Amino acid sequence: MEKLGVEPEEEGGGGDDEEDAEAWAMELADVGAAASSQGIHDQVLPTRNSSSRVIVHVDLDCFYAQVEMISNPELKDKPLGVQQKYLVVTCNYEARKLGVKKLMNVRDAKEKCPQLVLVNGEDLTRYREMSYKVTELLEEFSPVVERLGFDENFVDLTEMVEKRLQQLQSDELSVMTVSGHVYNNQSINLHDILHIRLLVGSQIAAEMREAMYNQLGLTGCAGVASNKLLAKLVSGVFKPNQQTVLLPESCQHLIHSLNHIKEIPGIGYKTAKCLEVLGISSVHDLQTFSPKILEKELGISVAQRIQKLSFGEDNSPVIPSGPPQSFSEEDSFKKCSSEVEAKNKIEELLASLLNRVCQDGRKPHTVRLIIRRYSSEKHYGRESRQCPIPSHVIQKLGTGNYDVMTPMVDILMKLFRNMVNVKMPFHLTLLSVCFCNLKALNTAKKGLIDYYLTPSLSTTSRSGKHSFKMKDTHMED
DNA sequence: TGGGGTTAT
DNA sequence: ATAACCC
Repeated sequence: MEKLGVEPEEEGGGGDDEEDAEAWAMELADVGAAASSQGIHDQVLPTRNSSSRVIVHVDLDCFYAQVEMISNPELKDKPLGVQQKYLVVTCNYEARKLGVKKLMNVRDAKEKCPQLVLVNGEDLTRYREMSYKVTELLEEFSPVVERLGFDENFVDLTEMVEKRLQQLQSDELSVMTVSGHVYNNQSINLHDILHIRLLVGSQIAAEMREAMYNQLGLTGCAGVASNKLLAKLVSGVFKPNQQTVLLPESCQHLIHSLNHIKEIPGIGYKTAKCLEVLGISSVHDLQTFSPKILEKELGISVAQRIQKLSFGEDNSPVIPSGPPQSFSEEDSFKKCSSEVEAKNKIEELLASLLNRVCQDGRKPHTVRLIIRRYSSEKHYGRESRQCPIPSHVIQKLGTGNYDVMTPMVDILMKLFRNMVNVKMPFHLTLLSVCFCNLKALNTAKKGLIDYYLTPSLSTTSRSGKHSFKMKDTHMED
């Protein structure tokens, strides 16, 4: 058997990938017809072009509320809100029908919907656990899964789709059907290899949602498209518990369906404000704005990235998240103004964190304390101090026996006094403790040597011999 | 605006 | 250490 297609091309050759992909689609336009007589195995697949990826975005429906309804089925047919402090952070669809919105004030929500049942969702433990079960389930389909928050995942299905196409019998092609909605009601062309790939992606997405429901009892949406941006945008088109696939011809329709550039993931509050000053508010405004001026205002990196986003272009890969890079616990409050108060809150946060870190098995090598000071009208103001965790404390972390609380609290209070002058009046509204710089450890010798010792060729050593010197480490007192 | 997360500078 | 982004 002989392959009909080309080998994967070197990337970054200067040409536009999207155009290459379309050219390929044209060349292969009749491959489906050819397949009917010979089988499509070797003909369809060599289209391994970087722009013909198949990406799915999976987005759970009102995740916290779903977890609460699973915990307590009595809540299932009632309007339910999940509360953190004075906010309803999310709610089920019963509540939404009655006018409750995400991030609504509790008072406004109760006013709109007096029958609203509220549960406290400040402890994220069960949400976090269920979130990782979802990611692990998706990783069973394909290992390339990127988490986005607790309730969204991207999966790169490109290879899986390719394998399925290789398994396809020639007579199966003509009866293949898409699963779920097709964006913009576009009709599928079974002679177009890009359509075929996305169609197979939609079938895998349906299997993922089925597995989530059968194994975990969770419902959610999925969007299938050729990149992360588009997959994410299209996943929200049909909203609870449905899925949508975007075909390339409807890409411009999708991005122009956005009413404002702030709806493009990647354009956040700050960038949107900056663009507003430049008179840019619609997707079309951004598409047609001078790239040079944009680069001057936002820097070349942001400018080029968001302008590509405005055309629906996004070459960012799906990056496997793996285990978390950090663990943190925070608490917000109206007022904390004494050192004793702060110490008590920090001890609470730390106790929970130590349990989590113990469960994880890896060891954090850095600890950070974050505060928010009361200040009228400063939208974002957090300060932090961090330091290495002394090695003798790290060693004790896994073992529940020895008291690790005492030395950790001592360290955190030093960080606290480094940030807050406790001899002066202060007013904090948030405390957070974060463990990061996690290491697998038990790689004992080599890992430690690699970290603390660094080869030096510059000294008196003779050819081929290394000498070592200590890396600078800044152990605070 | 909560209680989390990530990466880039 | 901060600032931006995401949920």
